[in-house]
Amino acid sequence: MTTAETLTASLEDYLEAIFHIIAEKRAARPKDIARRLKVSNPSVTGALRLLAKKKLVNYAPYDLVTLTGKGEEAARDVIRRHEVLRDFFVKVLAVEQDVADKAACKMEHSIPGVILERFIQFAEFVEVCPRGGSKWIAGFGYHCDYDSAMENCEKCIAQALEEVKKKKRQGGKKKMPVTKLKDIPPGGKCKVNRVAAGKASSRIIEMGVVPGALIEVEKIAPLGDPIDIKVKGYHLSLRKEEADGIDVTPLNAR
Amino acid sequence: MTTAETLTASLEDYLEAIFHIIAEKRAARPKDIARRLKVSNPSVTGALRLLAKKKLVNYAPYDLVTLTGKGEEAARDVIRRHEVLRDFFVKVLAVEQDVADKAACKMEHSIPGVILERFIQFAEFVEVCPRGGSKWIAGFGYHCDYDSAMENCEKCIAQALEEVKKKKRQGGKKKMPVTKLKDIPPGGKCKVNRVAAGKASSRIIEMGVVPGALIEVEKIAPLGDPIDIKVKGYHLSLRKEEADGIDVTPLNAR
DNA sequence: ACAAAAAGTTAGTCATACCTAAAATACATC
DNA sequence: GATGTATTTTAGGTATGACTAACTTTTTGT
Repeated sequence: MTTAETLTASLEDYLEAIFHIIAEKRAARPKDIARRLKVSNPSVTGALRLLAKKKLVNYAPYDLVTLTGKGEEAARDVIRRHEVLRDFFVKVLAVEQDVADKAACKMEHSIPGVILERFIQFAEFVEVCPRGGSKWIAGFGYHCDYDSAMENCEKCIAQALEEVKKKKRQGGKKKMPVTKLKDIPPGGKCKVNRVAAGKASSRIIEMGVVPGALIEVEKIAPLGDPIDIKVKGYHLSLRKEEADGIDVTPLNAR
Repeated sequence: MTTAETLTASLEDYLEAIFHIIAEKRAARPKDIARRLKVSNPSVTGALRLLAKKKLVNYAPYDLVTLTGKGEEAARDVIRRHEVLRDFFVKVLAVEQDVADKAACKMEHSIPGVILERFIQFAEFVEVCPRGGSKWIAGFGYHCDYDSAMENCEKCIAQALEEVKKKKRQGGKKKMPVTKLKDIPPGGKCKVNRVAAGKASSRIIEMGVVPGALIEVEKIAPLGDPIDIKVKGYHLSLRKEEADGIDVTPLNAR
């Protein structure tokens, strides 16, 4: 929410590349950037100077390149747009991974914030809504024939209804115990019920960890200390204390 | 399917603007283009020269601007991308018209063909599938609370099931008469059953008027001669003979 | 018909974003 | 520690795409 500067598509690409190279290796060499973006070496030098002027990278001639705080923030923002688009293409539009990735790469620079948020919300809605869940999304692609496959449609909806009823019965029995975020296994998803005040840093709230939000647990470190999650497209790393204050409802059983 | 040339985003904007201005008035003056795109007059002159070099516009100094055949094709392509995006944002993502339009304007230059087709297919799927119809899309936006609103979800699906069953009963009774395209009222939608060979020009087939395709009737001229339709984002104008050869199933009652 | 206004073009500038060729620097190895 | 190679930068070039200022052509009003 702090960055507002207007970066060109090209500079965003450089930032993104630098971020990824740094994530893989320790620091980025101009050569690596050039190879990744398929541009010549002098082009990289030029871009680095522009980025340095905007205080987004730490750059001195003949030295390794790192991102400044501002630069990392901007890079994460680009990457978030990229990932949100890619995931939407893959999960909702049933596009193949690599095709989706290339498309996201092209479109990530021009998508307005409002639309991005809607992409996220829509993907979540599809995931959560029993009427439009994963089964439904799977049905997209073989558009059932309007009249001949009417029976399929009926079966499809009837089954969805059955599942909701079953889940309701189970829910009534099990009384849904209070679950902590740390109890969600990696890859699992859950919905936030409550975030204990005080324990959560404002950063977490800002990124969208609020009651009602959907969380995907990405990785839990051995001792449960850094818990990596994804919320609204943002990757977050939570300390144990922070995670302990978050009550959730598991969402796996869909 | 004939155009392949790589046009810059800027030149696409110019083509789009020229097309729209010509549609409103008879021909485009550089001044109109400049006002519409909010650029200076010399910028327009420069762009027109580039477009003329690419044989996309007919341009001579101090003369009015018109599009060549190739230019009109390219312009329609840009506009199709724009409209597909906008409609998806409005109809599927529930974004407001003007916001959607602005977003489409930005993104129309970078969307790959594959993704565009998926946007169209997805919007059609949502429209046709009884499980994910207009009622379902309307539900997007107030993501029902996971556990508390379980009852709503159940009701929603049960209602959808009821509607499918009802439609099935009606369908069985009414025996679905053979409907001609010309009998669909403006604004109505239908699905193509059969396209009489010979009568249909290859242009129509190429644009996607094939059995199974969804058609939206846009306008029917007084004597039923030019029938304007939209298929897969393409605007087509059909002659009476062409339209007569197209059997459809109406899709209004959803 | 002709002067004023409007529209359009030319000329020259600037910034981005690429490129190639050549020079400078860093490193790696003997 | 010298030297060769790989990396990086500088220098200089091209194309797009925008701008302002100044000039030319067309249109319009009297």
